[in-house]
Amino acid sequence: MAAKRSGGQSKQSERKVPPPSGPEPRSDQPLSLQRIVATAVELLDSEGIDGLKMRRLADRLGAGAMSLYWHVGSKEEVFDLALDSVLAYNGPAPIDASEDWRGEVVHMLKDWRAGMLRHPWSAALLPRRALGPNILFRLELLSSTLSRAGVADADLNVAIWSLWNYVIGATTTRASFDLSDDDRAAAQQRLTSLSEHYPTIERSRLLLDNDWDGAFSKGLDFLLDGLVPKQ
Amino acid sequence: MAAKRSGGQSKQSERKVPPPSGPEPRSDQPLSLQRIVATAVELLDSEGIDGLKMRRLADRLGAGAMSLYWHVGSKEEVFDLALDSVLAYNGPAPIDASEDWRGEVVHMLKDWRAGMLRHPWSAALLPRRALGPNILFRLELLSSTLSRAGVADADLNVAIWSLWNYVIGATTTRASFDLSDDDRAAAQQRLTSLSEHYPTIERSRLLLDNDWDGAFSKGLDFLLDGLVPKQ
DNA sequence: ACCTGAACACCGTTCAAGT
DNA sequence: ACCTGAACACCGTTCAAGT
Repeated sequence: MAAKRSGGQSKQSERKVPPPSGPEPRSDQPLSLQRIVATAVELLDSEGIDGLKMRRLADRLGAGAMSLYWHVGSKEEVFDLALDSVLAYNGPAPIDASEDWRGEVVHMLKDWRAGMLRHPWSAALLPRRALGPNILFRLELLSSTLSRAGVADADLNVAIWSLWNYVIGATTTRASFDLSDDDRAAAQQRLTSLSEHYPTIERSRLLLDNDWDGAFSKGLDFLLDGLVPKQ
Repeated sequence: MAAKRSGGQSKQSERKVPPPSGPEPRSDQPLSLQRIVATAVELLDSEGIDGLKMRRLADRLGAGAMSLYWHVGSKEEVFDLALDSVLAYNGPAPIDASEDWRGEVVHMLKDWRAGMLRHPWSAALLPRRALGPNILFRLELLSSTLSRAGVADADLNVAIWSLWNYVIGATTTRASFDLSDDDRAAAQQRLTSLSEHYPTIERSRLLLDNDWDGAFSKGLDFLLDGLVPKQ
């Protein structure tokens, strides 16, 4: 009878975003795309990608189960909209005059990764869907900054894809390791017990080092070293 | 009775497995984990990740719908086993004496990527699951090769993760672009129509260049340049 | 030991119908 | 224009039961 797993929300919902400035979310508020998407993000944050069910989403909105289908074509569309809404870039656009292109690139990529880690379901979704305007804006910003840094047009494509790949790979991996503490502990234990077969992995402490942020930064530095050699 | 969408198999099933000939499942061969996993891979290859249903899998095996549950605990376990079975490394182990560490690394990573692209559902699955023995073996091989190349133990962790991230990101992205020609064409059209807002992306031909293999190689070269600077 | 059908508790979505 | 409940066609899994 009581809510099944309503306790799970405590982690991330510290945010006090009551949509832009509107009144409090009440159950008799009319439905709208905005409210649907915002609530979908909340639900995804607290219940994970498999936790988004149309019926549950409608429930949270205080609406009848099928009301959503007037505003939205399908569940897939909800995913697309939720994903895009989470990728908005609010940081400062790089200044054309700035000489610190590298600092700007690092900042943009860290911000991108941090945003996705705040919504751990988003990273795995991103490479599977058409690119929305928010992520395209981020790619455009990245491209123009790299271009100013001296990357030739002919290399720009490869440079962008390399950074994209690195960020997507790092973030999906990190997010999934984050999901289940139990699974992770079990995996580590299992690995340690097998580690005689994997001596080099053991030596490098591959799965034992928890400094994900540091590893991301260092790897990114190496990649940028390769993409735009220091001279 | 008749197969629903058996036409979808034409792409990848060049393999000469005799079973898939008649609409009605063949023999009264006994069920086994091996057969279940092999058939699951077939099904995933032809129908995609959402196409794997326990009932359909049992059907293809000529078994009653619920028989699988004696061999397997859950659908999740089928995913884990199918994924691991696809990641086996058959290539030559690197020779300790070889000086061409870089060629070996490139070969191992290309082989890894190619294997996953042969089973387009696998890349997205990999970062979400515990690491199985086959992928651990690949990581161990990679680690020891990099170690011989002169990467310090303190940097090995970052180096492996960077390469992991790059391969995972590149492969999930490429595999998803491969899935639906229609979606892709639509996305490109949409992008072109919006391209006035994204001049640098347009200039770099970011989404128009189809040379995925070349882009993967070049980006990997840049990354390796950064990880192990030429001297 | 191995396999099975019936049954349960779901889900996304269609549809005719309400206001 | 906006919302709704009933209903359909699924799906993973449990279970008591068969051989």
